Amino acid sequence: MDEKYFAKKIEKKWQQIWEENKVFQVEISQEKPKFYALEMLPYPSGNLHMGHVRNYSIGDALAWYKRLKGYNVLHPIGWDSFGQPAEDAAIKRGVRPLDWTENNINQMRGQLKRLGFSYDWRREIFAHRPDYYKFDQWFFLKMYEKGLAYKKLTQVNWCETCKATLSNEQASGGLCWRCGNPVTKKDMQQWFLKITAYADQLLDDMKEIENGWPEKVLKRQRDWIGRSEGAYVDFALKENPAGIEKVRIFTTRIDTIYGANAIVVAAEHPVIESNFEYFSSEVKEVVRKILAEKRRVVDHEVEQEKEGIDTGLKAVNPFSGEELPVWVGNYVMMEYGTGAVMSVPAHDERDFDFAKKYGLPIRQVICRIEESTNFENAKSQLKEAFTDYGILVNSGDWSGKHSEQARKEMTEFAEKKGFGKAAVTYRLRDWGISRQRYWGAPIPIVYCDVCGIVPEKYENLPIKLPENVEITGMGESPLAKVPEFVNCSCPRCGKLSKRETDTMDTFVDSCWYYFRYCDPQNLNMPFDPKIVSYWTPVDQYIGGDDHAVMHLIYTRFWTKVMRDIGLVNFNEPVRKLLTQGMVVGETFFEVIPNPEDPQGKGKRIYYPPDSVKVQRDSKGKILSATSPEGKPLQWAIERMSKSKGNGVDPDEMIEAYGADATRLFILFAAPVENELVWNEAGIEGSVRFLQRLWRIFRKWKDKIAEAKTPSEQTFSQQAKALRRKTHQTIKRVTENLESLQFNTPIAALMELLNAIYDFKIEPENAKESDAFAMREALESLIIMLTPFAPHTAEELYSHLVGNQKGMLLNGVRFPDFELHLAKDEEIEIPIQINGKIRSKIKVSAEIKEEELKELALTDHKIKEYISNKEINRVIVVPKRLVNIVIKP
RNA sequence: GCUGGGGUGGCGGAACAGGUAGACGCACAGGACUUAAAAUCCUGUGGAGCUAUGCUCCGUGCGGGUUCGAGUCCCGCCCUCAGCACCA
Repeated sequence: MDEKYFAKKIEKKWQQIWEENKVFQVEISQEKPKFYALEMLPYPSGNLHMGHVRNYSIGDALAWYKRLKGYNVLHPIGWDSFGQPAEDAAIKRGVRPLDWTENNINQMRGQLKRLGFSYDWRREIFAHRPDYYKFDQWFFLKMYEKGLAYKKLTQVNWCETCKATLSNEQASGGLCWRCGNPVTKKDMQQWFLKITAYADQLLDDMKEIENGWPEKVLKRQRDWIGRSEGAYVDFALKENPAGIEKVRIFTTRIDTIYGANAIVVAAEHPVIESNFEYFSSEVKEVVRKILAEKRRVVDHEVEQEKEGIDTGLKAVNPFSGEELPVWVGNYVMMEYGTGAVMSVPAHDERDFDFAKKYGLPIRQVICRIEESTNFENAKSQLKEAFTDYGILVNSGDWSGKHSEQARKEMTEFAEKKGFGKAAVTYRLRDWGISRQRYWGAPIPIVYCDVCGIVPEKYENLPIKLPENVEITGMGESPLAKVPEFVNCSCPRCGKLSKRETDTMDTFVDSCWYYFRYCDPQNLNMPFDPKIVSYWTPVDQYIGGDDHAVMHLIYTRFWTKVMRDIGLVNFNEPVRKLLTQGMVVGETFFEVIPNPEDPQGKGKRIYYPPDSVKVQRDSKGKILSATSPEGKPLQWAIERMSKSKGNGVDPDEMIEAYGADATRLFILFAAPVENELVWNEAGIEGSVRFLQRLWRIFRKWKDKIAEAKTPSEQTFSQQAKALRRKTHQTIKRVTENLESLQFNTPIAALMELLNAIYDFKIEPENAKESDAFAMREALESLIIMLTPFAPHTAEELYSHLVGNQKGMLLNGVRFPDFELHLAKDEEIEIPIQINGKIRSKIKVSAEIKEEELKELALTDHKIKEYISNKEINRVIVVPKRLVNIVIKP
């Protein structure tokens, strides 16, 4: 055993042993309970960053812990390797997306291996390889068959200069990332998946996972789905040139319908489109302006001024018979509800603003319960919209009813009379999966002049991406420029046809990858349902909370579809979810404003922190920052990323401190759900801890080698105290890990090591019982350290047992604690007078309540306080404290 | 604006179920070892005060409340982070 702790040497050694012994390779086994530990798979951007290290350190700690607890642990990894950055690299540097991606994967796999994560590498999956995306296409066809995949017209970000569609990131700040010109919106036919068909299930099934998922994630998903119950009401349209009979509106507040002063429709509404040519030039002008505004890409930071105009059309309120003007308004969205609303300014903030601006009448029809008996309309000038429920007034026969009851009854009434019905709408939209990009799974659809839209045959999958494609970032989709790809024969009639050139959103790949891990080589199916039924659902999923909504809702949706086609037999794929906080660092940037949207955030140009001159105050707060050229810069604390230049390279950490120390520190530094501001200074403490353990182990190694069982029944006070600390630590670490805390168990291990250092008997003088206590302490500590610093733990353990098989092949189990050994014999009890601590006494842990009270009252310090005072009460909390309440 | 988290030493953070606030680590200071430095080991470290080997007072964002007792529970503020933002 080396005198010193050489991290790199032992890390390399154990990584090799693990690989040779295949200790992390798992198969289905009925002998052990299974545990599926899953971390979100990385995008191969080039290098790991500290956020990855954190994510995978958590997952690896859990996987190790469960293995040591006797579980059959599936712990895989793979690559989310389709996506835009590969194309950006192709444009900027002329590398092929495939080469760029594979190189990055090789680089990052090397980093993962150097960190020593315990993956079953045989199960590694690659989203960009045909054997994987074949089944993206397979799923697409299944969905198409079930009517869950369809095409519709929608808006995309469009750069007129480059003639290209842009992702939201490429259009950030409203400017094109390539040419810097303002981005507009363009209508395009795109493929959608009908996630809205599962809206209710996505909502209802949350009760199956609410115990295992963070409430904040479920809440965000609930908001994202945005279920809202209300009613449709048809307003008959008076004579209009296009001859449209009625306008259907959606409202959650049908009880306020007597307060409607207008119908407001979106500029895209059919009523507007079909009557457009008959409108006055003034109306046309406003409609055009609203439509144009909607095409601009702006930040949503600033609230848009409400605008609109009376179209001159008239509609009739079916409840009151009142004739109302039909307005067009920029605040009504065509995509939600029916694209038309009734404007009730008295009881809706937006309608209130709108009515104020255009001087429309405001009629109150709901009032507070206490006002309802003598409600005087004239006096009640509303200063703001009254949006609460209340009592109906000015509402014909419905006056006097409570909102809640009126909503129900008025909806029923509308239904009976045939001009409305109860309705539920969702904020959730169908999932647009079309991308006008190269680096994604091609959508397996063919356009035939004769047969129309034709799905590919399953036996023709995968539809492979052509490899040599010129990617410029300009013009239409890259695949459209590849004749060998585009030209094909119709799967139905065999005639020359054209292939769909859109590829799929990469969120498709990540919807089902963790099912594929279970059966990664399957050529005919995405996976064998029998195999998957052993491993899934995922027992613990770990990842960043930036995926709280999109990825996690899409994969829940995907699971329900897989259930409906018989691939799985459960509703929810993930039992427990842990969302870790981001690893962040300081960033420095200048801001380029968007001329079209001066109030927006604009575009940020980042400077690497080591190039920036920074002034700080004594506490380290930044006072000012300037670029190398002397330009003043802004600063922030943001997620670490390559593009922002604030990343820390894990390789440098491994080189300087070792993988174990890096992993240990990132778990110790903060609770996993907190944001972690990266600060390198603290990592030294982790190295020191490992070195301290190394040294004391080395000192005791020979002495404890033979002390496997206690030879004596009696232990010295020192040995007893050490054993107590050992068993207390086992208890703490176990409890902490079971509740997914990772910083506190490491602190507990540090305490145990401190206690080992406090053991004042030297090995030469140690009795066998002392050696046993020391062995118990060190052996427990080493095994408990494994989840956090596996290489170091394995190395020390190998010296303890004298073989190089490693813990798992030695059948090592996480230590169990014995409660009677963990119990303190003597405890310190504070004695309070009126809630303030005045003395402390040491007593036996088994002391009787009466005796403790007696000791407290006779304590010499306490006597001074209570002499000549009247004692009102004495509160004795067993094993905690004594509080004596006296008259002051 | 709405919703949800969160404010504890110089810093990251501990604290069972209302019961000794500040575990553990970083940083800092002092000491031992050393020709010296690093490393290591030991000690100290919330603030203020005093008649200083001890004792007193204050202290978990602010103001109130409940309680024998509040970082923890309740009410009202302030700040902060995150998500959503014309969703009818």
